[in-house]
Amino acid sequence: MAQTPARDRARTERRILDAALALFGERGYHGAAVPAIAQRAGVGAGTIYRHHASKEDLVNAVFRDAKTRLRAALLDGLEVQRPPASIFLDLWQRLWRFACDAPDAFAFLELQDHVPYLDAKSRALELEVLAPIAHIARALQQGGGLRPVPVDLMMALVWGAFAGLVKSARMGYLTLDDERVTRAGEACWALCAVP
Amino acid sequence: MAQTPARDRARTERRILDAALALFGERGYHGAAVPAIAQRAGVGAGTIYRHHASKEDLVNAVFRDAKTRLRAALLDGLEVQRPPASIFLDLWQRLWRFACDAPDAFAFLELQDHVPYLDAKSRALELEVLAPIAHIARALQQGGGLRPVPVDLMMALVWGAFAGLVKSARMGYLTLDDERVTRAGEACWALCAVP
Amino acid sequence: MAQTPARDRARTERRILDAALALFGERGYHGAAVPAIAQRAGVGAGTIYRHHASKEDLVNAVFRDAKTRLRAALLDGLEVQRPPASIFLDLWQRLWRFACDAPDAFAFLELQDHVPYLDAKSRALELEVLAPIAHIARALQQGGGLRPVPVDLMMALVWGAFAGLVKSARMGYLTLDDERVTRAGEACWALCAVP
Amino acid sequence: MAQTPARDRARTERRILDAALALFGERGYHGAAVPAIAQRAGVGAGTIYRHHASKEDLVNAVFRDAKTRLRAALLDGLEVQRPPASIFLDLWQRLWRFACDAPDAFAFLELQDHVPYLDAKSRALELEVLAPIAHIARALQQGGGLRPVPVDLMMALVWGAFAGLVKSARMGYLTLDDERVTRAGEACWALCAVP
DNA sequence: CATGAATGAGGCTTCATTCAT
DNA sequence: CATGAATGAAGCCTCATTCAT
Repeated sequence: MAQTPARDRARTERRILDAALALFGERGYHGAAVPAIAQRAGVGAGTIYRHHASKEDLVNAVFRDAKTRLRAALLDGLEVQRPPASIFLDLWQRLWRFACDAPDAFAFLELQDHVPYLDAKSRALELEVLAPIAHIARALQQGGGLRPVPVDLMMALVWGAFAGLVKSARMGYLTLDDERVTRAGEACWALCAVP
Repeated sequence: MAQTPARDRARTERRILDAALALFGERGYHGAAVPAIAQRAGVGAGTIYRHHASKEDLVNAVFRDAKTRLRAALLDGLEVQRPPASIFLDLWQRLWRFACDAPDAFAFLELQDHVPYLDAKSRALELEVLAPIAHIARALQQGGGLRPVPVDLMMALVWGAFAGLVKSARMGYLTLDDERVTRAGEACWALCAVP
Repeated sequence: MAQTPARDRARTERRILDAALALFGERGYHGAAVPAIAQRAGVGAGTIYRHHASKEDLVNAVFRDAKTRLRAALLDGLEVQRPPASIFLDLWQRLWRFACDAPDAFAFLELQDHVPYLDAKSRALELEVLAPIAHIARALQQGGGLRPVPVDLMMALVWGAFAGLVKSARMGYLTLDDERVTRAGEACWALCAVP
Repeated sequence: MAQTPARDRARTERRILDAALALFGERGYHGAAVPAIAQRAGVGAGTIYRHHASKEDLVNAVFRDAKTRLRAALLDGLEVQRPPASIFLDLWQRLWRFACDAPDAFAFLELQDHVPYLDAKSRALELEVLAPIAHIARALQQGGGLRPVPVDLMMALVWGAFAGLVKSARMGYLTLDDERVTRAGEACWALCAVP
C-alpha cells in the first residue's frame, strides 16, 4: 500500500502540532525552542522543517489547529432556537468542556505572545469564531433577550471572565469543578441578562 | 553633596525598570533582549548587571515595581464604608485609570511568560494585592451586599472580564473610552450584585 | 528486451550529471545542495546515491564528464600538419565553440572550489588534456614555429587569456560574438608567435 | 587613554578580515564557515557579528579591502608619461608583486563564487580599478601605441593571462620566479603591441 | 562605577545521507 | 530499483553575561 507513507506523515504532523501546542502554551513563542518541540514530538529537529517552513509558520499552523478545534467545540450543533439564558449556559459549558478536554489548546490561545506572528489567514480564522457568536448575540439583543450593552463589549467581558477563571485555576489561586464552573456561569449570565 | 550619586543611581534604576517593563510587555520575557533593554534605557549593557544579578532578577524587579503600582492604584485611599456597588464601580474606575496611565505595566502584568521566573517574594506580592480585595469582598458578602458566589470565583471573573476588555481593545476588536468602560463596569456589577 | 533498464539507468545518470553540472557551475560545490540537484534532475534524492557514493564522488564524475567533453572538443580530429598559426587559431575556435555549446561545463571547469575534492583519477584526466597540447606546442617550438618561451608558461597564459575573456563576458564587462572572439584570438596568437 | 579600545577594535577587525580573506580564498564563500573564520582569527564566533551584520556583509568587506589594496598596488604612483611597453611591463610587475605580497587577496579576488553576494558599493569599487586602466589603454591606443583591438577585450585577455599564470602555479602545473614572470610579461606585451 | 567589546552556549535552519516502503 | 520522509550534525546568527578599561 502506498497509503502508509501518507498516514505516517500525517501522524508525524499531528505529533509535531501537539508538541508545539504544549510548549508554546507553556513557555510562549520565544520560550519554546524548536529542538525542544522536536524532542517532545519524538522526531528529529530537521523533520519539523519538512512540515513547516519556519517557526513562524509552525506557530500559525498550531494556532489554526487550536482555533479550529475551539470553533467546533463552541459552534458545532449549537441550537439557537432557545431562550437566551439557555444558549448562554450552553456556550459556557462548551467552553468549560473545551478547557478540560484541550487544556493545552486553551492555554495557548489565551497566550498573547504569538499574536505578532499570526498571518492573514490566521487572523481571518479568529473572526470566523467570533462572528457567528456576535451574530447570535445581536439577534438576541434585538429580540430584547440581552442587556442593551454593545455586543463587542459584552463578548470581551464574558470571554475574559471565563479566561480569568481558567487562568486563576492554572495559577493555583482557586480550584474548579463542574459545579463551581456552573455557578460561575450563572453569575456571568447576570452580566448579559436584561436587568 | 554625597547624595547626588545615590540620586543618579536611582534615576538609572528607574530608566532600566521602565525600559524593561516596556520591552517585556511588548515582546515577552524571552523576546526581550537585555542589550535591547539597555539601549532603550540609555545605559550600557553592563550597567544592568550592576543593578540586577540576572535577567530573571530583572524581571522580578519589574514585576514587583508594576504590581506595587497596581496595588497603590487600586487600594490607596479606597473608601470601603460605602454601598457595595459604589465600591465596585470605584475599583473598576481605578483599574481603568491604571490601564490608561500605565499601559505598559498593565500589559506586562497580564503577560504569562514571565510567570515561571517569578520568585517567592514576587508571588507573595501578588497576594498582597488580592488579599485586601478578597477581604473586602467577603465582608460585603457576609453583609448580604454581594451575590453568594465564592469570592475567589467572583474575583477571577471580574478581573478576567476587565482584562478581556483591555485585551480586546489592544487587539483591535473594539475601542474603549470612558463612557463605554463605565457601561461595561455597570454590566459587570450585575455579576456581583445580589440577584 | 533486457536492454531497456540499462538504457533507463544511463538516461537517469545523464540527467543527474547535467543537473549537477549546472548547479555546481552556478553556485559552486558547497553552494549546490544534493536535494536541489535531484530536483533539477527530476529524480528522488536517494536516487543520486544509487549512482554515486557521495557528493564528492558526484563532483568527480561531473568533472570527468566535463573534462572529457572538453578534451574531445579540443583534440578530436585536430590536424597538426599545418602552420602553427593555423593550429593555434583552430584551437582558439574550438575553445570558443565549447564555451558556447557547453557553457555550464566551461563555467564549472573554471570554478575552483571543487578542486580540493578531486581524486587522483580526475587529476590524471586533467593531464590527459594538457599533455597532448603541450606535446604539440613543444614540437612546434622546436621547429622554430613558436616563441621561445617555456611551453608551460605559454599554455597558462593562453588558457588564462581565453578564460578571462569568457569570465569578463559572464560578469557583464564586455560582450562577445564570433568576430570579436576571432580578433581576440589573433591578438593572442601574437603572444605565441615568433617575434 | 580611551584610545586603546578603539585600537583593539581595529586590530580585531583586521584579524577578522585577514582570516576571512584566507578562508574565502581557500574554500570559497559557501565552503568557509563563519565559526572557522572566527577560530582562525582567534576570536569568538559572536565577535564577527559585532563587526559585520552577516556573512554576506563580511564577504563584501573582505572584497573591498582586497580590491582597495589591489588598486593601490596597481595605480599608486603609476607613471604614465612613458613608452607603452614600459607602462605595460610596470603594471605586470605590480601585479606580480601584489600576487606575491598578498597571495590570499589575489586568490580571493580571482574566485568567483562570492560575486553573487557583492553589493552595489563593491561593484562600484570594481570599476574604480578597471576604469583608470581602461582610460590609460585607450589613450595609448589613440596615440598609436597599442594594437587596434577593443580595449575591453585586451584588458580581459591580459588580466586573464596573468591570472592563468598564478592559478597554474597554485595548482602545481608550473613554478614561477621573477625571471620567468618577466619573460611571460614580455610575451604578453606582444598581445598588446602594435604588430 | 559605567561602559561596551568580547564571548560561547544555544537558537533557528539547512542539507548530506539513510532506509523503509 | 526509485523514492522521499526522516535524521542530526553543522551552519548562521543572537544574546545573557563578563571584564578590561
